[in-house]
Amino acid sequence: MTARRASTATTSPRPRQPQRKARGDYHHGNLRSALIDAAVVLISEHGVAGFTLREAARLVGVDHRAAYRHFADRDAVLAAVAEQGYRDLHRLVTEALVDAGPSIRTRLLTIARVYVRFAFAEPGRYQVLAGPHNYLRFPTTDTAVDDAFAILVTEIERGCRRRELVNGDVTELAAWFWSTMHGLADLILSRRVRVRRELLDGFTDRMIGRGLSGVLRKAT
Amino acid sequence: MTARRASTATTSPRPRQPQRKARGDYHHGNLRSALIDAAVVLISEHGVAGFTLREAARLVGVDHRAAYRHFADRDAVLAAVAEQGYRDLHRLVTEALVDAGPSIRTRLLTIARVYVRFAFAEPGRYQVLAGPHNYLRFPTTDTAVDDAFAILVTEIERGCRRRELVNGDVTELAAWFWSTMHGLADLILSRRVRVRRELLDGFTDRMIGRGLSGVLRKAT
DNA sequence: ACCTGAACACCGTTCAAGT
DNA sequence: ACCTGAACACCGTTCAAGT
Repeated sequence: MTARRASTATTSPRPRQPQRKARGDYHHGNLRSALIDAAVVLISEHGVAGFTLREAARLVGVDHRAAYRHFADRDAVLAAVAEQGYRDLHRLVTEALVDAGPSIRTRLLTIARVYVRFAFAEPGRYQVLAGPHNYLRFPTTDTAVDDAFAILVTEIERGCRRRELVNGDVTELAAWFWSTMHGLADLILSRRVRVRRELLDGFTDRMIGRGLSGVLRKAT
Repeated sequence: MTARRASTATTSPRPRQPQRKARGDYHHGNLRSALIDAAVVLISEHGVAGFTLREAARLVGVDHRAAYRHFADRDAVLAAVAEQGYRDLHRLVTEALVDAGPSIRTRLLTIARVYVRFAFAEPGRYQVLAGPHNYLRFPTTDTAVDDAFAILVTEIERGCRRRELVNGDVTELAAWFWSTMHGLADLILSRRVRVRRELLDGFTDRMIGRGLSGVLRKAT
């Protein structure tokens, strides 16, 4: 599903078997990312609860015990999936903002579109990101969450400076916007609301736009 | 934790042991609700992922196999927890609305307060309610969800009729409000935002109020 | 009707050992 | 360094049997 490139290139051609390892192929950090990829696939198919260390190892073609070389336990794999997801989200948002223009309304809607599209396109990974965990046990994941959140804070600050947003605590406003995006994405993912892919951006604009009007100084 | 009354009263006094059954005590539907209660306790303590049929049965003092008399499988227990939760939420909201006055702003804020308080007070049950499941497999749970949602639809309709709300599809507006409540509750529960209990209602008002201003016709 | 002993195929995790 | 066989204590679920 998700094509992920390991730092060390594999010289032998890929066999078309479900990723059997060729012969000690997963040294040098390959196994770690292969397991993460396998986890993402399994979670997409069976949900977080249906994800199993043993099956991930099987998918990669390795004894399940090998996973413990790279992860302390099952939760550590999930934390790694979350971390990778937050970083991807960070990158996607950053890229989208380049062409988003100066208006804070447009910029926040752009972020929301990317966020909701991500949830729609990769429900498995989103489920992990948005899960009930906090990642204090996993500092690098925690940092990735903070980094992603920092984008929102930066944008909200911009909006306040440009006097496009109402007054208010910046962090709280950022949290508020995050919660509206997250609420919407969750609603769609749990099928409590059904939207076709082609209508997704429009729907996002409409839903997020409603709340946004409440924090904009004047209608845009 | 949650005191739940079974339809058939137990005549013998409760032993203070962790709910051992007295002697064929869980006939006539007692076991079912005892298992639901046990599930709620376990989920509060260990999260949904940590909830186990076998441990719930152990807590009730019954062989784990007995659970299958009342539930098709583990998911059915979770669906029952969700159903009970949605019904409690329904009742709490309905009660709170009695004294909420006519203004749609106040009424929606009242609903949000109850919702967020529920999530804060019973994270275990909320986690099940808000989980990634849709309950099509469990018709009675599905109905409970619809019933809870219907309250929102009714209120939004009221608001539109009284011309306090902007024009828009009523169901979509109701979904929108649900998503803002849900997003906020989730944010608090996952500790991405920390609020003390005494400040919870005020925080809810502030957060929900922001978005709400976007759908009200004029400031209240 | 309601409950259970024994069993099956699975888990996550650990130990002690192989290259 | 990286990988694995064997084992442990757990799961969810089923069968066949008890009252």
